Amino acid sequence: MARPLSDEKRKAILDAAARVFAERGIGAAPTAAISRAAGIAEGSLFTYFKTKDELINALYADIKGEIAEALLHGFPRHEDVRTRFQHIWNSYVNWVVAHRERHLALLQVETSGKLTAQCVASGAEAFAEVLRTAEEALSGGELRAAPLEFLSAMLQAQMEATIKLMEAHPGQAAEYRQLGFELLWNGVKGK
Amino acid sequence: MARPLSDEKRKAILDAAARVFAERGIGAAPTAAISRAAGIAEGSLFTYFKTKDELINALYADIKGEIAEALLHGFPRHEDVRTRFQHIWNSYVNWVVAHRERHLALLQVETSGKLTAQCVASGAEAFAEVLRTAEEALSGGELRAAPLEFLSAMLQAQMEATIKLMEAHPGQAAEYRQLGFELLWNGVKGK
Amino acid sequence: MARPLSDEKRKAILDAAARVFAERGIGAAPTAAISRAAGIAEGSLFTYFKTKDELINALYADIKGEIAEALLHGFPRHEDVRTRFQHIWNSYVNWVVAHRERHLALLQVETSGKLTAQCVASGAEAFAEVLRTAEEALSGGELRAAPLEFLSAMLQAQMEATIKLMEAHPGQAAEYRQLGFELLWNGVKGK
Amino acid sequence: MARPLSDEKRKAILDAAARVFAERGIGAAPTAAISRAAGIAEGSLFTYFKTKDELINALYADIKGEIAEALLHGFPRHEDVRTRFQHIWNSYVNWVVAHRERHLALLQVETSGKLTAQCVASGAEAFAEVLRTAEEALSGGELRAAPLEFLSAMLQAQMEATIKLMEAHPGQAAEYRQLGFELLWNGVKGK
DNA sequence: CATGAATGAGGTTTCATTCAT
DNA sequence: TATGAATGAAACCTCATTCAT
Repeated sequence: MARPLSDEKRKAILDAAARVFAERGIGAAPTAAISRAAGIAEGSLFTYFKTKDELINALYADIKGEIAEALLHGFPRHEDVRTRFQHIWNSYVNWVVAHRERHLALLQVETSGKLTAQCVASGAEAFAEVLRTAEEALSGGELRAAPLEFLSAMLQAQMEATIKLMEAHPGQAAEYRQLGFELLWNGVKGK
Repeated sequence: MARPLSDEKRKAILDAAARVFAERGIGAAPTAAISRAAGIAEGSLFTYFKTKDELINALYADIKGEIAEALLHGFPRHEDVRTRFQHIWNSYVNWVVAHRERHLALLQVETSGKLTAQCVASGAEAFAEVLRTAEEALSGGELRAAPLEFLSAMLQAQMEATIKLMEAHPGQAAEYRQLGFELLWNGVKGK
Repeated sequence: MARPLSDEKRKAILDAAARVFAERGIGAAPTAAISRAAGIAEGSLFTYFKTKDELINALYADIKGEIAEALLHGFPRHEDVRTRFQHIWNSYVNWVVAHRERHLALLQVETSGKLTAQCVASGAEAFAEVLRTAEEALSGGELRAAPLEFLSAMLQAQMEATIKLMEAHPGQAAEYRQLGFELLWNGVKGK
Repeated sequence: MARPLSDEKRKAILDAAARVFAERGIGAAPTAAISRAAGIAEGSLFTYFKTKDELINALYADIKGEIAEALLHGFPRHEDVRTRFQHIWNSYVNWVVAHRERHLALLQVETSGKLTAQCVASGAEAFAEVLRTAEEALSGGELRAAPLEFLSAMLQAQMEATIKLMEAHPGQAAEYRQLGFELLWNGVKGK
């Protein structure tokens, strides 16, 4: 069966891409730099990803999946809504802080204009469970009446803004994280 | 004679750049396409902007300035805080809806990694007055105690999220605009 | 054990090469496409032919040999010169019509600039017998006095031209085949 | 008007291409080699020809045109058919002998598979006049009854074959040239 | 021996920028 | 100053060939 396509190498490329995209921006990231960072030959990148665009899409899926996993890990399915929101908030923010580069890469990828509609769609699927549990909360009246999609967008936006400030002022990071959550919660809580 | 002949031509280039960046993304926008869109020769672009990067920075300043102007126009300096916030919210959202392309271009420019720290700084200055009047409100206790920078970031984030949804569902645009504001206001209002 | 396992596989590669060369031209025919068409692995091609060039040369030999065989089959060794010429003419033309792809491949191979002098030489040898019988005719005065090589080149040229027209106008194919021969014969017949 | 597209440079590229194609074959002729041979920068080639394929087509047109010109120069419009045929024959053969490289390039270009149908068509137009005068001869019964296209193809084929031999045996070149013509004429003359 | 992943040298083309006109 | 041809450094990707499995 010859050498099988190594999953390890695939991951190495994805990781290298994240690093290089984060550092230099997608537009200024030659595939050659990625292969070098991944420790493989220039051409080998293309046996794993037919195209730079395909690599970009794959990276998006990879990171999105990782985040979804982080959010779901230890998700307090049976606690009250605020606790669940707080879990999501903390998990996401912590993940970003711990994976600054991957987060930056994700932002780059999302604005690259190279993402397939299909890829975005299946990236969203990963968050399905989160959304579903939020949905229940919504119908229970614990959240303000608003389209789910809307709340989720808000959540995301608030988190990103909070993170940006945490990064700008690492001293008050913990404080900002909590404050950001309070502001969000005040905004969306029901009744 | 620092500035070359025609301010009009300079503006034409900036506008063209915004259009092209919005459509194709900065990374895929050749300066040649911009000059063509501006109706000038390829080389002429470089008598107005020494560099593509310089053009990007200038465009950032241009758009930021335009937005600041929009926000300040008719700013209800003497009304209560909520009214002032609502004014900012509406002005911004309306501006974006009316200048979709420029807004897209701004997002592109902001994630391009080409912005000078200095350019960003003086872009922020344009919003100084807005911030200043907000500051007063803050000290008056009408807003939740939180760093000004933080509130401003939240505001921005909520607006962007709201806009994204408005664009995705043009039918409910007006409804979303107000809902977004309510959520924000609930979150940040004092007392 | 000079030749590897399967002669059958060798032939499969040659056939595949002919097909691919004919379709896409040698310059645009990756060895990978050939192996795929032959139903073998990419690398296996190189256990049968050390080099793409070697494959090209081998294909030349293969096709030339096949043609020689076709010409010799049922060669009317003892008939008069015109009959012998007509046999060659018909055999060749018929072969081409029946093996359009191989013929195209041969043309490609011949203009590729990759053929070894030696390979061309031994390709010509295959036609030795044909030439030899022609030679006798020549010395008998039934053909115009002209170098054998010359007559043979003429013959080849006329056949190719005739074939091209037959392919362009399949309706008159039979007619053109005979007409072509008449023109040739008028030109070269002795007396 | 800036520097105008120099016709001289365009011709230099075309000539360089002919040389390089002749020497190495189209498939093995990097555009970089052509620009170098033309004494221009790598990129400049593409301001004159958007594409390598476009260059190939342009070269075809160029050479075909040159040949047509050579054939038409001093064309004995009012002499008998044999004289006219002889003129074509001599003009063509002489042109090839004097422009061996361009001739080789033409053969390469013709088998490259890159020629546009349209380009071939307008290449043929250049020979229209030649064909037309032949046509008259044909209707006058001085030529064997055969489709014009056919005779023209024969002519071409015979010339090419003759040339190949002249090049292989430069000593007998003149002799072969005449002999070739005689064989052709015997074949096609009327009555 | 068969496989197909790995390699890396090139190939064509794009594009920011310069410079002759 | 305006023009657009000229430049040449990359960029992305292909492909003949090698080599681990």
